[in-house]
Amino acid sequence: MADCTQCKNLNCLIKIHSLDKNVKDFLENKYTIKCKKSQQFIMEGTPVHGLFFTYKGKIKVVKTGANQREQIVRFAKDGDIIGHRGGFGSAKYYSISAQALEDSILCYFSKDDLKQLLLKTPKLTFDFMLFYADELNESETRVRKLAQMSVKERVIDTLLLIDKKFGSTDGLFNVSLTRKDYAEYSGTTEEQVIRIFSTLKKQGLINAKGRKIGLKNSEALKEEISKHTLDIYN
Amino acid sequence: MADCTQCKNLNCLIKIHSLDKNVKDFLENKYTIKCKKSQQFIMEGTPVHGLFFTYKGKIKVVKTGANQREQIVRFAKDGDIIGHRGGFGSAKYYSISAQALEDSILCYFSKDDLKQLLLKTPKLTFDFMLFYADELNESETRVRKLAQMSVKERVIDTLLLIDKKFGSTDGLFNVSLTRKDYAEYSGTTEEQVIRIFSTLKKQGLINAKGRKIGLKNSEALKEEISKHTLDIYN
DNA sequence: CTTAAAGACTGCTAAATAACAGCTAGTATG
DNA sequence: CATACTAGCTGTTATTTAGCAGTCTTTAAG
Repeated sequence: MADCTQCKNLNCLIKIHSLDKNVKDFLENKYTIKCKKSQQFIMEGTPVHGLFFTYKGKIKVVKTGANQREQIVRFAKDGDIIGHRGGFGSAKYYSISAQALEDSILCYFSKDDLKQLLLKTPKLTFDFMLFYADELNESETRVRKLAQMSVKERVIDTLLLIDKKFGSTDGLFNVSLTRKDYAEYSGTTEEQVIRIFSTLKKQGLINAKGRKIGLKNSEALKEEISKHTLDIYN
Repeated sequence: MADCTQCKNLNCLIKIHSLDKNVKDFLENKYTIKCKKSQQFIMEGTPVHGLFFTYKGKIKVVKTGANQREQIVRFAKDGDIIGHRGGFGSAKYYSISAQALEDSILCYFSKDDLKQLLLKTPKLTFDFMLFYADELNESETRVRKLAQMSVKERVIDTLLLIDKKFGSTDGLFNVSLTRKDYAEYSGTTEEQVIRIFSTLKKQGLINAKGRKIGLKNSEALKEEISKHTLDIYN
């Protein structure tokens, strides 16, 4: 059982407010879910029941069209919220799927409980609002990048994101993704990702042996996409 | 002076809550701004001061990279919010620009006033949160579409969006956009838009004489992009 | 250990898209 | 009225990207 009082996720909105009386009561009814690697715990199109927080683990959030081609819309790690407005609003069905990239532990809250809590805890609701506003901003930046960057630039941008989001150890990302995952985030095909990785490898800009991937010269990589990035945001 | 008691925008979050005591007091300090066609009233990268509501008019919201190529991220009409979390959060600079597509009237609220209001009006904050969560969901759908649809499909999708958002009169959109605008929303070039319009015109699917553009056979257009759309969302 | 399966990789070809250049029509301006 | 400007349009070419087929490699399972 993941206990909020022991939790180290200082970015978790629930954790931040866990001293609040309302939140304390609410946490009595908390569920914890263990999730194996590759397990899908939210399925797009199924009825909404609640919302998840990542206690520990790494998750990919995916949108699928009728064409069955998957698009990774974002990644989540410790403390991150998953399930959009699934938690409270009027949406009847989940608009995304979520799948664990490694064994993970999730905190689950039912939509009714959470809605009650939010309506009587303004500061928490305010922070939720800011969270969604930030996510919206990031998503809109992503819209611009997908529309304007070349495939190579998008792949480089993805590599930099992965490093920033999950970090690296000994020059290798702390997360294991397939070439297809990189493609599904970058909005291209597996083959293109493979080709671009191999070029970047030859240029000495990245490490890439199987799933063991990492940055070797992040400055040079940033330089390659600099015409699409403004300092203001960084 | 745009008066909330007279306002007809039933989707406006402020209007909805305008009977609340806190909101009433807050509205004492409201500003109204008139904005000419083509005028830019938010500039990306400038310091945040507050947030706008569209009282009446049509707006395009744009993101520009260092490359100076513009990407229209969304359109706004009567009742819509513009300025992201500019209203309250920690963001120092606007992350988008906003420009009037026609003469418009805007309601302006300073970030400090609005933050105070939200913190003491939980129901309003809750609705703001839902608004951002919905926008996030739409933006993520857009990410998927930009990544997976062909140029032609994206242009058709844009045409359907414009019809849905601004409506049509006598088979012509109630908004005047250039081919470049369509391109900057669809994530392609002006030339491609022109070519695709002319094909669709020949097929009898749209009307297009200069800026006078409209749908002629929306069912057939929807059919063309159906493999990317799920009924669940509509 | 053996085998199957998934992932990684490469070269080739076809298709989609962007970029360029020039042309036309309408319209605003002095 | 002449001029210049903007938007719309088209054909051609160059570039980018995707798709396919086949091989090699690693990993996982029996």
